Amino acid sequence: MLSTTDHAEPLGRREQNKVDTRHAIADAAFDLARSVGPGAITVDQIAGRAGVSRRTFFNYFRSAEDALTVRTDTFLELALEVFGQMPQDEPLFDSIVRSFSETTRMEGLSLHGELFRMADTNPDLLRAQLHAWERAETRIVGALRRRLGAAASDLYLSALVGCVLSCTKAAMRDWAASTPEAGDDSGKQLEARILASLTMLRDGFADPVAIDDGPPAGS
Amino acid sequence: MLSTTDHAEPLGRREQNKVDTRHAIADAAFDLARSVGPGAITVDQIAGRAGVSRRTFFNYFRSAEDALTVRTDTFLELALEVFGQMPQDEPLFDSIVRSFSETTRMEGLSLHGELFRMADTNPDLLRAQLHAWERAETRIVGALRRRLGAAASDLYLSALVGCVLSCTKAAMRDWAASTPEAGDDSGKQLEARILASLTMLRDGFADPVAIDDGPPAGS
DNA sequence: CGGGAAGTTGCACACCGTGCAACAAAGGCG
DNA sequence: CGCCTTTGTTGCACGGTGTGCAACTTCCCG
Repeated sequence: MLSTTDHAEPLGRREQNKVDTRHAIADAAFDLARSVGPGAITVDQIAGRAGVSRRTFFNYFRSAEDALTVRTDTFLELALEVFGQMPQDEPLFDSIVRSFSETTRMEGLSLHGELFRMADTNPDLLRAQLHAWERAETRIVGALRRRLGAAASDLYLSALVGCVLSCTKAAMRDWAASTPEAGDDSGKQLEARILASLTMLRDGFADPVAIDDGPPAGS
Repeated sequence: MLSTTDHAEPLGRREQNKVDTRHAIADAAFDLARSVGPGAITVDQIAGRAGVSRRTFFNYFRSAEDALTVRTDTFLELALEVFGQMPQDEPLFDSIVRSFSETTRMEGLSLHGELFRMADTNPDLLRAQLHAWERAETRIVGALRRRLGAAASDLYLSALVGCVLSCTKAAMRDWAASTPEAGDDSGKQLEARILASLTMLRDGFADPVAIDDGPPAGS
């Protein structure tokens, strides 16, 4: 199981406090959004539950919705990190598919689905999520540029990355919509969808690819 | 030249006033954003310049940034409309490419580039723009569903549309970045970029496609 | 004309986002 | 350890945002 907290760097008191506070705020925001709905939360509530002042909240996040995108950010950050560890001589698409597949094994995946569903009913949260994907796009373009060198044009790179992320997003959307209840193997189901959408992308969308959800339930 | 105002439907006084007011607000917002920067505008300023009350502004738009996405909305709406007029038996990708190509001939295209550049320096505006593309995505998925019937899965459709829009977005970004000054043929340059990115998409990003900017200057 | 439907406006109110200055905690150093 | 610097937290104030509501105006239609 991939963990988001296994960077074994010795943090000073200062750094650690900041990480903890950030975590506390993000958790408080998510809990509140779950209980009263993402549209009804206020910064005061989040700050109160996280045990910090309203002012401190704004030292960490620009808005209540931003505190809810932490999970999305770490997911995408993790995917980028995993991508960086792929062998350079592997075909590009294989690296990409494997990066996201690995990443779907991260902890707390079902909460991501919940977040996706929340965004369906709240414009501001949706915007924050879209922005998170956009930020990731920029970072990934940079990483790809380092891998591919100057051979690839800006247009090629940003179109490619945009498409890859669009496919992943579509996979997550479809997964979130079709698995409202988190099952044991929801990770597998997401993985299958990501594989399917990225395969369609590689084939230029000539044909739809069926989703292989693994062995039927009960076998 | 495509126009956004040639729907020859006889509007009543009520409808016409609303259209005019909406237009006035959008123009006021854009003018202000140009002069003082998109981050420095207030709703009061926009409302004042448009000749309506602050309260009325919020009857039309949810935020100052939303008033700036009208151009993006009409661009995408127009593309969808054009797409609807393509022959049903034409290959899908050809229809898509032609739809956007036609749409680049719309009026006031250079202002779109300006808007893209504004979004680079203003997170809220960027979010509003991303949201506009997202809304269009939903509408286009619906239109495609009607064209393709039940044969296509949800995942196929949303991945495809997401990719097409990502490519278009990448083309506009590249175009906006590379043509800070609006030239006579900036429409041609955008068209070439859209064609290139969508061609790469059709070929599964196997190879970068060069941008054909037309005959070199001076010929 | 007259009355109902639709739209605009001012007002009040809660909430947002930020500069600022006072305060507290952490880290470095002799 | 004591002192000082650096970094982070907090309260406060202030202007801006977004919305429910009720009064008012404009439009439409019989």
